[in-house]
Amino acid sequence: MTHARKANEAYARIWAAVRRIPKGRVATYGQVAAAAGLAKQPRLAGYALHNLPRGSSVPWHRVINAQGRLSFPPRSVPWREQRRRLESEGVVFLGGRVNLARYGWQRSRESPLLD
DNA sequence: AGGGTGACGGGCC
DNA sequence: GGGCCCGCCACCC
Repeated sequence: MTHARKANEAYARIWAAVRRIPKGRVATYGQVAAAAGLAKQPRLAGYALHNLPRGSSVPWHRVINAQGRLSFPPRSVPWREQRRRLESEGVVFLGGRVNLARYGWQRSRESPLLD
C-alpha cells in the first residue's frame, strides 16, 4: 500500500489490544486505548472497532463503556448481538450492566468480588 | 478549509 | 443516580 494512513497503524494496535482481552472478560474503550499506547483517546478505540473488517476474528464484543454498558442503542440489533456473545462467555448482566470489578480485564489488585 | 460527529470518559453540579 | 460540558482526534462532508 503506497499511502498507508497513520490511523491504520493506530487501528492495528487497538485491534491487537482487543485480542488480548481474555474470553469471559470485558475491557473499556479507555483501557483498550491505553493498552494500545493511545491513552486519552477512547473515541479512537470505538472508531477502530466500528471499522473492523466484516468477519474479523477480533473479539469486539468484549469492549464496553466505563459504565459497564454496551455502547449501542439499547435493544438494537448490534446491542443484542454483543450481549448474546458476552453471555455465551459467561458474562452476567445485572440491570443491563456488567460488573467491571468482577469481569473487567484490568481490575483492581484486590478483587473481593471474585470468589 | 472548517464545522459536525462519534461503539468515550472524567469532572462537576 | 443523571445530565451537562469539555477534551480528545480521525473522519466525513
